[in-house]
Amino acid sequence: MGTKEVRQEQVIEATRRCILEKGLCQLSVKDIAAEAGVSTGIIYHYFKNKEDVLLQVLKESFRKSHMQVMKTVESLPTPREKLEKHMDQIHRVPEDNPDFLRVLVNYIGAAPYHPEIRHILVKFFRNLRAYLDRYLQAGVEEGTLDRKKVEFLSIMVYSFGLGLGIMWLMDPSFDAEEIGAQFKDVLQRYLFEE
Amino acid sequence: MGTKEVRQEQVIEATRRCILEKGLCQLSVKDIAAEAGVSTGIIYHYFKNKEDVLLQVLKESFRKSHMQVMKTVESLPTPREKLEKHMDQIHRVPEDNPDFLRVLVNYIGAAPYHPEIRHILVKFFRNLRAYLDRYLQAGVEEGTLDRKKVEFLSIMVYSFGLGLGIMWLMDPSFDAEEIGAQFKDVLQRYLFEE
Amino acid sequence: MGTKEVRQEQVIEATRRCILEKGLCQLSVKDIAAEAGVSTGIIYHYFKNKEDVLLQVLKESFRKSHMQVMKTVESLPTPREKLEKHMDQIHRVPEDNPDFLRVLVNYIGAAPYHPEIRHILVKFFRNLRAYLDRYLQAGVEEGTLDRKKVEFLSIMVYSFGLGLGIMWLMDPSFDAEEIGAQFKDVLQRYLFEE
Amino acid sequence: MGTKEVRQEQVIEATRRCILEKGLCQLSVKDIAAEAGVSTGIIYHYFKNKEDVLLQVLKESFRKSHMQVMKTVESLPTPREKLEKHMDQIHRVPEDNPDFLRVLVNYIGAAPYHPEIRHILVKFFRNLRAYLDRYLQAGVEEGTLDRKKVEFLSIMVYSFGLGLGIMWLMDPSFDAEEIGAQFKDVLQRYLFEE
DNA sequence: TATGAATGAGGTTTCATTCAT
DNA sequence: CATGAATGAAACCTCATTCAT
Repeated sequence: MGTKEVRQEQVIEATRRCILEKGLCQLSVKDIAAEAGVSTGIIYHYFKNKEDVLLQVLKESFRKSHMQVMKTVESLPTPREKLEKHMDQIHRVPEDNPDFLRVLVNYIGAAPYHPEIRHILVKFFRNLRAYLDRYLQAGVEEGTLDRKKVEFLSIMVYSFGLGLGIMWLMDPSFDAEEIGAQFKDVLQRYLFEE
Repeated sequence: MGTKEVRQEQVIEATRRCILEKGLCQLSVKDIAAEAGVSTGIIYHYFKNKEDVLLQVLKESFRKSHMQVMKTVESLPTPREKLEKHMDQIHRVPEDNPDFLRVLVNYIGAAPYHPEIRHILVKFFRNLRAYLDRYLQAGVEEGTLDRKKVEFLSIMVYSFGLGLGIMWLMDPSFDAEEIGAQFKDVLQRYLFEE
Repeated sequence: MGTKEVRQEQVIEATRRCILEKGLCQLSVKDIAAEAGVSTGIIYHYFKNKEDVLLQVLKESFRKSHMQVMKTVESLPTPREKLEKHMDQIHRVPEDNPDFLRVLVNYIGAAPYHPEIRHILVKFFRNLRAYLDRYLQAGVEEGTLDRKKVEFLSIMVYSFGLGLGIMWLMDPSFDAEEIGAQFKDVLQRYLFEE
Repeated sequence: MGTKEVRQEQVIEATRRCILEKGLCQLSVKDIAAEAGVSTGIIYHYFKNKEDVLLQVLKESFRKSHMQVMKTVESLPTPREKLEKHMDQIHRVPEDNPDFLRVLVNYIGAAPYHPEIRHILVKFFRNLRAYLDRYLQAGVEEGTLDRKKVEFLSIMVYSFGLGLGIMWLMDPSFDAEEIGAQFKDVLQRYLFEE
């Protein structure tokens, strides 16, 4: 029963807090242990090594984030509504879940030098884009959308969302949601203009 | 030009190469010294400490990048051409200067925990956006552009450019320039549609 | 036979295998437990501590080896035959039981720093030499052998056997049995020459 | 001049003393540093890692030992004298240089699990045996010695010498030199008997 | 100016042993 | 009897920085 999972979750959560506080670079196993209120040894009982912990933190963050998006979006009836809501979700990340963004930026910085991290990041974004692509595809099949216009849309949406989040994180002198809304507007005009 | 500047440049360039190869996190002063072909001591002679070197690397990267953008854009005659060219420049970074992108991502990951780095990053983007804003402002004053539409345009352009670059860095399975071009098209329709 | 003896034997045998695989130095209690298919706790239930296990492994190895020698040698009728057979046994160890040799070498390396290990080793060799000395003594009393010549014979035989085994273990590029046979021949000429 | 060599020698010698005192297994880099009167860091300045230090200790021990044998033996005029002296040297190791023996036993215990150590050990013994073989070969060519009798002689001599040394180390209750002398006598009778 | 030897704190990881269950 | 979670000391190694030369 779950003791193992509980401890792992405890360590993962502590690690996430440490990353937020000190950054991925400065993170030590000792810090994690202290934050989790356990001995350093126990971390190696539940995880292969430090890198393993970091990977689990990323996976867990993505799992939660993915679920959050899906939960909110999937129940909507029409592709257009899904598309809109999906974009809203992205643009609201800075306000709704800035910590997720902070963690994400840490891992993006490390990704080029850690193939596993990069792999997880890539999978995450591809996964999410796949949802967008599905809605758009449905629109194309309905005849509401132009095949050519939607081809690169998901990557445009996610590139913009990621860039906006990072910009905001570094310099939160603007209202990310407002700008996101305008971007959504721009895209919608482009997609749905007669 | 004095020995001092030569040595500094030598160390800065070596550090940049080290960052590209191993990442900001894994960077040691010994690595830098070896890459630069000097002793570790010399580094402390010409720089206050390791962090100082890193800051200089970032500043130097930004200086060059800034110059590159300006050189290409500023000579154009009309605001609209400047705007277009500026966006092209941004979207061509992945292909023209992926190393700049790689270095940038390293610093973005570190920024939340190093106020000086963050400050330099923020200044860099604000600077560049200011150019965009100037062109757009000129367009508004000419009557070509709608004041409301251009309000957040520079941040949108840079957010998108940054996000696109990072996405491409992690997963270069798409043609960043092509997508950039489509984005430019979307924006232009939005700005200049009757 | 009780559970206790079964478990102890199980752990001892697992430890022996671990020593063969990783060496005495690199041996951890966790390794032993895993190899034996038990928990670490159980080891401390049946043995005082790690050192205790190691001592039992050595004793058990020696017990078996001793029995092996005795079984084969003691049934022979004459001292000379016993002597010959005993030496053959020694020289055949590399081929017949290289694992015993491997284990032995591990303990020899540790002996100078573990009085108990050394004590067991010393006792083992003294025991075996005592058998040899008995045959030789019988020969002296029969008048077949010269008292002076046999005085140091047992130690010579065992020194040579041990050295030969170790040499072979490190560099098995020769036929230990053949060389052993020649050594036996040399000694016999010495002992029995008119 | 030679600061580097001096320091290395200092560390190697300290390591040798530590091995004698605590054994190869129990040896820590901290111990070595303390014994050498330096910081731990410096050891990694002059050596790649702990294993590197250990290999150098072995090589250095062998270098000295080899030189010692050669110096004493090579000046003698006849092969027979060289052979005799060489064997005397071997049998006097316990008394003349027990520390060498102690160190050797440590490395023999570790050899099966460290290919580099084994390689050095094997080379050492092959080297020395080659000298013996040369004298013996000279004897064969002179007609003094029987080709068949000398074939395995060097390995017999070194096996015996090694075994005798180890036996003596574990249980110095006998006079190794005296027994060595008797062994030499046995061999000489065998080789030179009419 | 320039070197690189030297330090020692701090990083990750392992491990013998104990103990609640 | 049996488990394996938990501890914390100690192992190896790295590194930013200083300083004698």
